[in-house]
Amino acid sequence: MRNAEFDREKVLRSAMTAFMDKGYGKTSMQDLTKATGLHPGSIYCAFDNKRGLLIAALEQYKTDRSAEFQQFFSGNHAVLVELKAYLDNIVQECISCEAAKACLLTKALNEMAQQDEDVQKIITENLANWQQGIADVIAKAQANGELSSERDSLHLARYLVMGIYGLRTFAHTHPEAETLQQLAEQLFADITA
Amino acid sequence: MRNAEFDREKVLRSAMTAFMDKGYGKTSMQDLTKATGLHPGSIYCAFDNKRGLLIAALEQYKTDRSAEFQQFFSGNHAVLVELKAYLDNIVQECISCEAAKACLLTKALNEMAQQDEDVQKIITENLANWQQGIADVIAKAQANGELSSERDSLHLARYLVMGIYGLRTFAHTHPEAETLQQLAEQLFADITA
DNA sequence: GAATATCTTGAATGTTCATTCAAGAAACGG
DNA sequence: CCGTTTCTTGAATGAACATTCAAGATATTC
Repeated sequence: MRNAEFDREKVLRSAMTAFMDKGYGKTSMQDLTKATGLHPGSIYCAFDNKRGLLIAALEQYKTDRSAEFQQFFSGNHAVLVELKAYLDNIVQECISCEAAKACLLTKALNEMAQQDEDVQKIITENLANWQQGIADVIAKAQANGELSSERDSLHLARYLVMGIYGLRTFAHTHPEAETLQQLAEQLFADITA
Repeated sequence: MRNAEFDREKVLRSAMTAFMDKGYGKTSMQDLTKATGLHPGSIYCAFDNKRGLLIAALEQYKTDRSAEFQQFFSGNHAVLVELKAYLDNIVQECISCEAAKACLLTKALNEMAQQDEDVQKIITENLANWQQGIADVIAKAQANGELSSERDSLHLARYLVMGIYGLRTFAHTHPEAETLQQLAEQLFADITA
């Protein structure tokens, strides 16, 4: 008996970064061996192939993002305050590093559309899960009386998700902090109006 | 002397479609020869290389989209009516065919981010141009008195552009007509509120 | 500490791809 | 209708790529 030497989470996070940098297609196995520190054989042993590594990385991404989401909404603050902080954090992601690196899910979704049904299904499920999380948060704010219940929480969540997608794409062409912050504020205002 | 046999516009539109279908990277020269009907040698003679064909296709795309834009806003209707029709048309694009095929500019932008500076610049300029077109339309509506001048036309245009980006990405996971129409209506309402 | 099981290594493999180029075809000018 | 120029053709080229695998290394077990 003998255990694998590498740290699976670290490897997957490196792979995530590599895929976000160049996209799945343009990330070569050589890039991945460099990023992860693993040799081809090890990658193929642990993840079957490049696609398997992507799928495992997507899973890790989901885990990491879920934990982050919980962090933002587990405080004792008003829900809308937490939501605003969450949105601001997304804006910061778009500003600080490269916008392209912002989200593995949407990046892969754009690339894989109509090409790999299984991967697309995984991504779609993850995004649906995220949207539901936001809908739950909004519903909580409505139950609290922080937010009017006039508009359906699911509709509001969809609109916010759409806005976040748009914000990320917008950041590709206009990475200026001021512009993005303004857009995010308007988005938040329209949701909470 | 002898003239080229192929129709440049037709070739570029075929290339556009091919690039939108699979993305630039995954579109092989073989795909392009099949799509355009041109042999490799002819493509290299006319456009230098695959990248040159993309750039030429982007130029054609800009031309085609500009003409379409003019069409939508050259009627005698109220500007806001025209704008709503324009937005509805974008929603229809997202529904009817595959959402991935919706926009060469954003598709290529997502793929090329941080990889090909020249191409990114071309795309960014085209998108900025489009945004300015929308800002002009909005300013016209404000001058008309159709729309309050309280909010800056550029800000409104940015917000609308962001929403359209988001709508297209959203359509990748939820191509249902009802959902997209609802989102577009809310977006329009928030702009014109 | 020997035997065994498992993991690691990285060169080899075969495929796919963008690109080239020399030969052939077709239009034009005289 | 011949010579020249330009365009077309598609097989050939070499590079890059994902993947494999046999040899080597290392931990665990008895």
